[in-house]
Amino acid sequence: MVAESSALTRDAERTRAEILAVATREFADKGYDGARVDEIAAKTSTTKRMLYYYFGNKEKLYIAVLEQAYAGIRALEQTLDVEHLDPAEAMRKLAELTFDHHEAHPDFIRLVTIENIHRAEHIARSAALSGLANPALEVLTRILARGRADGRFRAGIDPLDVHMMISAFCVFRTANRHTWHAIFQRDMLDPKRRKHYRTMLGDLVLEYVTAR
Amino acid sequence: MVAESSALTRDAERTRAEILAVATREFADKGYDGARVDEIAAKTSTTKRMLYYYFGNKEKLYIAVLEQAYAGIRALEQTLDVEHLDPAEAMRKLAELTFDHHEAHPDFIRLVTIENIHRAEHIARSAALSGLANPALEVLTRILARGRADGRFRAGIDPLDVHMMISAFCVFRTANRHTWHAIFQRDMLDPKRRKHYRTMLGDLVLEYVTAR
Amino acid sequence: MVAESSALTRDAERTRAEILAVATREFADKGYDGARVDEIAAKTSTTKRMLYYYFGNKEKLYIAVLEQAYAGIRALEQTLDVEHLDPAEAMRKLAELTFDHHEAHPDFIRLVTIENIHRAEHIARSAALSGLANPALEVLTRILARGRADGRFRAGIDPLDVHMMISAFCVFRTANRHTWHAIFQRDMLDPKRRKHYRTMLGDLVLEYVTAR
Amino acid sequence: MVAESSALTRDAERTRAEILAVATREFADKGYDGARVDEIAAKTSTTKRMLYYYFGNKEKLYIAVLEQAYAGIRALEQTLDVEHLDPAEAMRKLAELTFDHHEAHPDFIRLVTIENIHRAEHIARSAALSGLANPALEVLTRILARGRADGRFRAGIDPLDVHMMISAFCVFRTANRHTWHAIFQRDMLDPKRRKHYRTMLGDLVLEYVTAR
DNA sequence: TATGAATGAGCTTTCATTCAT
DNA sequence: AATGAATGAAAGCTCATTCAT
Repeated sequence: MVAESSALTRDAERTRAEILAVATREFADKGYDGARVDEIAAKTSTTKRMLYYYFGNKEKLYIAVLEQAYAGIRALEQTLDVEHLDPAEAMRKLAELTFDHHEAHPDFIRLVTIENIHRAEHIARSAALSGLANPALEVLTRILARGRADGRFRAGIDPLDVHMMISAFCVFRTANRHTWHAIFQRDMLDPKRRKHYRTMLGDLVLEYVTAR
Repeated sequence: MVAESSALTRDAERTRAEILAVATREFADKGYDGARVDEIAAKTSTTKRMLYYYFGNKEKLYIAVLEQAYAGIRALEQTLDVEHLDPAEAMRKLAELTFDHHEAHPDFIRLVTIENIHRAEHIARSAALSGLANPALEVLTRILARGRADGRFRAGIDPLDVHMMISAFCVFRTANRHTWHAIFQRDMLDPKRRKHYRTMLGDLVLEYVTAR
Repeated sequence: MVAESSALTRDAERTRAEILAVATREFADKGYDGARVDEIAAKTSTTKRMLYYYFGNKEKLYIAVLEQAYAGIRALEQTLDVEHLDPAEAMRKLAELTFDHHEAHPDFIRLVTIENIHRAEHIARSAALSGLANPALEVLTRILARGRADGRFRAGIDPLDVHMMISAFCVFRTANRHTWHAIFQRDMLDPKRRKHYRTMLGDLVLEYVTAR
Repeated sequence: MVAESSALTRDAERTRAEILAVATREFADKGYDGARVDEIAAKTSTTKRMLYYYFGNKEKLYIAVLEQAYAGIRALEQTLDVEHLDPAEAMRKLAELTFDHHEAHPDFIRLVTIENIHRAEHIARSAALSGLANPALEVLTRILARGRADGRFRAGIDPLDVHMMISAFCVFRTANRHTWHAIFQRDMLDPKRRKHYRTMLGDLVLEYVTAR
């Protein structure tokens, strides 16, 4: 009984998870308005009805997608381990790992971009999303403190400014890839340029925080 | 007859321009899929039928919006005048003016963001948009050359990398404003922080191009 | 041009009127929730889309039906002509004509019944319906005044009470016909009983208003 | 075992009764088509599945509601005790008690009204409902006989006509309350008018049955 | 050049019901 | 006796577009 019951439960969770995975792809691919409930359902092994059964409506499904996407990124950021490095090395490493994360999760960047087009109204509606802790920022804050303590970094640096600078660089490369390519005929995600951009970001960050 | 005809023509142009202006606002506001042909028409002094008469369909209207938006920004960039300054001053000035342009045209940034969500497929379909000259980049290229010539700037700097860095910073501040605020409770467009960010951008750029 | 334009106009009105007629039948037949937009459309010579084009949504269509139904009844009541009769004859005549009106318009009674099940919320939402003049009540008021003036009728009779009594009798006969028949095996609308009920109503009314 | 079984049975009956009570409220409130199986279940302490387990489907549940509602009213009518009064007093008393019953059970009147909108098709489908004895009518029949015997009442009065007249008056006051209020701004159920209407009904009935 | 009326296709959502245990 | 998960069918509604003049 228990086994069967948990089998049922597991199936329900599996169904839910499958819908969420497909929806993530669709919303990231087409945007909130462009995504079709019918198409999400069709790419699922269940029916459209199940989607409403589990998530209520299109918007709630989208919010669930956002929540899971942010949770995934936060979990990834939890694994950042640069405390054993000296501040400068740690700072470069953090920038590079952030760079890697962004490159590895273009769908997440698309979802964030889409959510910005909607003025973050769905995040505002989600208890799970507003005011979420940010591991990367916390790590960064500690590195800056260490660098300031040993005199290598400047005083008065706002961790959030550094985080913004890193994010801007990483996000732009992915988020604006297509217009950039259309206009400058350069693919910012070309693997051949990857190392160059990664180093460039580290350089920028270190130049910004280093004391002169 | 001629007078009346040209009057008609002028009216026609006025109607066209009005539709384009309204459509720009709507597409920037709601995205391509979120914008409604009915609503664009309703906010116009003409009818929906005219919209089809002048632009053919929703997509062509959207492309016309994009074309006009890019043309406007290019025209603005044409007015950049920093050739009389020394390279470092010119570089900072260029960064700051670009910063100002972005801040002054949030709708343009939204349109570009939206177009990226659509993988720039509409730009690709527009002869007027693919391979457009980029005044800002040309100015930047000349400044780098002057700076390199007098030994103040490093060798081997790719103008497009500098342009990307500036764009990333400026675009991110506007494009990701809403999620940033939802998560960090900080408004990147807060007028009180404007000067700080503007200076920060100039610093970053100069540090990057300056020879050590 | 004018002729053609008015032909168009007339067609539009004809379409609107047809939808309204079919909708009246369906709503009266099945109730608000039981009626189906698809079915109303199917019984029309146009499509479902037109129904939304002209009326906006199901509820607005239903309100339009109610408005037209009440307007029709009011128009009918306008034709009441009993002023030339002496008060007692006029009173009986009014009761009988009201009786006839109700019998002739069972759909109207059904619509009113349905609207009462919905607590008259749609009437409340209609500017055209709240606070509508009531010809029958006005006629009744004048008859009572005449009868009181010549001493035949009692003093202190509230016209609205008499109207209520008449309405209750006439409405009940139609509105509760089916449960009455199921329980008492008597059809209150049986033509053979028609004259009996009609006279009974006149008697009741006259007994109520006559001075003793 | 037996104890548990009967406990279970008692629980089962309690569950059944609870569902029925909730369903009565929902059907009376929203009508047959407007009521939602999901909502009835949600307002219950059990699940939707139980509702199907006990009643089969929505229609059978609705019929069970009707049956219980009529049974309750019949039981109430069984308590009518006017045989000890003289015919005229008994007649007025019967009218007044009927008036009170209707006022005390608006949900029953709503259910009857709803059932009439459905042309009593569900009553027809219920063995328990078609051809049910009617205590009030039986009492009324006996009063009329007594009144006729002592010469106070007219000959040839059909008991069912008197019952209809009483019912019409009482039902209308509740059933048509909302449209009446919307159109005449008068609440027929206003407690301040209660006594007036109650007396008016008694007067009407007595005037109708009394010999001249 | 201009336009009010019309529309097919497809959208999101809801409903009563049943399956599998 | 009891139940959580699942569902087919159909509901109300919206969309970009075109017809007819």
